[in-house]
Amino acid sequence: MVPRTAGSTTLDVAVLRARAESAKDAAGKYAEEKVKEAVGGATFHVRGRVIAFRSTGGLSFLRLRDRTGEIQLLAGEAAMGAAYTALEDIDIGDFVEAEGTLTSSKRGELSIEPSRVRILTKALRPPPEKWHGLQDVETRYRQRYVDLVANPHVAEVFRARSHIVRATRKMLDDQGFLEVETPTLAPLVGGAVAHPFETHHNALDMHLFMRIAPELYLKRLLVGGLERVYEIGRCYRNEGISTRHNPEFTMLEYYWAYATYDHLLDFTEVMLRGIDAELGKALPESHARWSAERPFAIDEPFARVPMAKAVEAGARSTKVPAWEAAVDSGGAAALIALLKAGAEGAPGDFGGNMKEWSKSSPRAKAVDWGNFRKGWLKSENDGERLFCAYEYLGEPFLTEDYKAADGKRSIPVFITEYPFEISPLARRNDERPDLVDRFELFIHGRELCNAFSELNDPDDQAERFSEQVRKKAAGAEETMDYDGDYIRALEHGMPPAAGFGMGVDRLTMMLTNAPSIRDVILFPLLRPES
RNA sequence: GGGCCUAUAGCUCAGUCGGUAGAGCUGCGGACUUUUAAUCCGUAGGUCGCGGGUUCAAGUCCCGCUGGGCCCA
Repeated sequence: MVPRTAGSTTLDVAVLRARAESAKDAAGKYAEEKVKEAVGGATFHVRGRVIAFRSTGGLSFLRLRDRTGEIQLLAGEAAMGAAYTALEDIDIGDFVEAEGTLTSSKRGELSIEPSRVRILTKALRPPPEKWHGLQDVETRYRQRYVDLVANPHVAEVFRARSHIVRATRKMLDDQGFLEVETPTLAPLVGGAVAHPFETHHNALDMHLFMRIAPELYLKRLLVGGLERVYEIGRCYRNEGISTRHNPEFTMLEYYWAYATYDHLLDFTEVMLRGIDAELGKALPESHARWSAERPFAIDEPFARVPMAKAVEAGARSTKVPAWEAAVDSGGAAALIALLKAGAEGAPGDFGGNMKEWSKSSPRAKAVDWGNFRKGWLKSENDGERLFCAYEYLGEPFLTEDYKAADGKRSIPVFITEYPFEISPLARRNDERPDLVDRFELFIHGRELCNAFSELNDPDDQAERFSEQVRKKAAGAEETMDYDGDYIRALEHGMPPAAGFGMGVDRLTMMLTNAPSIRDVILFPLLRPES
């Protein structure tokens, strides 16, 4: 190995560029004399990967990339002497160390004039095509290590993800929260409604589930007096894979004693804008591009819409005459009564009206009637029916119904006033016990957050667990288990509190305009290679 | 689980009507002292995803399977 020149130091590319900043002219070009004037002839070395190599014979140009930036090596036979021939061993993809001084090329590009270049690591496989990078989606996900090198914007998304997580922590830390870690292996399924992964612990001969949510452990900490806690961690759901679903994903949950869901409505707007602002500070150029391309606006106030109102508005938009009349006379409740009567008269087809209703308007035609019907027939009570009506008449149209002042971008929508039947962990509203103090946030039609004032009445909670167990016995696939220890914890007293959950992957998708969750997860789950 | 699309050199892609498998980049050999996707000359590189079928002849047409993508469940 060739020893380094004594006294030379290792520098990041960004540091070098900063040192030569004063030698840069208005057009961003450098002149050799100005560079020498600014930085002198000091020797240093840089380390990085060779990403381009052009040789004109006695002079070679190598582009070097480190984690902070890129810089050109201007390697001349005159300056390097016998060492020049060793450049022949360098391939694109190799990691090298170059030792030299700063200069400029004739075209005005800041460059390092090396006295020697040594290979630190050899790349044995060829890099992807240099014009188009690596395009094949499957190879990109399977060989992310190549994707990250070949497609710089991919690495930028993961830098953004890191800044988003950091900014999220900062928002909560600044409010006096404590970050904690709770079990991902648990003997019971709880905290959400989803199909779990199952596993087994040999020494304890114990059946275990991978957590689908951290909720019940975090609320135990409220009982323990940790009044503001959060966790950012992996959760696992054994369900389908799509552009919005990966079997393992990252969730933020926080629990805030003495806060209510009203408080969290406000804080959610503040937090999302704050995270976006931090991202803008950290990655200004990328952030400018991403925010310009966003189909939604987060700078304007978010809409706040009770679920019943969303159903009423959705029903009116279909222009189904019977629905409009029902909503006029008795709101969402009357609409549900109408649909119920129809469904009972002729199960599966809303009383034979479905075909006719679907012709009432373009909006009516766009309704997913088949699944609406299926969901409706599975609903056991009016709370579930309201939610079903919301899922098929309201939620799919939020993006077009709630627009920013420019009339183009959508605005985020909080749906509030959820039925208690579909919210087994949320606190009932004081005035209307059929509702819970809960909201979900939808940004450009995609669910991002779920939050509510927490149910802290052990008797009510025990009843709701029992109802979940009954549903499971009746054949429901996605239910919570009865968690006796959690009830015991509530019996010790949980302070009134509000809790909040958010998909970190989805937030990253939204802020970086990523079309698929696989674009924000470094190693998404794929079928094994054959 | 269903529908549509897709699979050709290490990478990015062509391949027409069924008639001997193509280009660029990369690689390898050579020229070149200011390149920026350098340029120029030469050269190598193929189980056309897998398995059947039709045909004198299949990368191409048909069937099945597998991987991947998009949409729906």
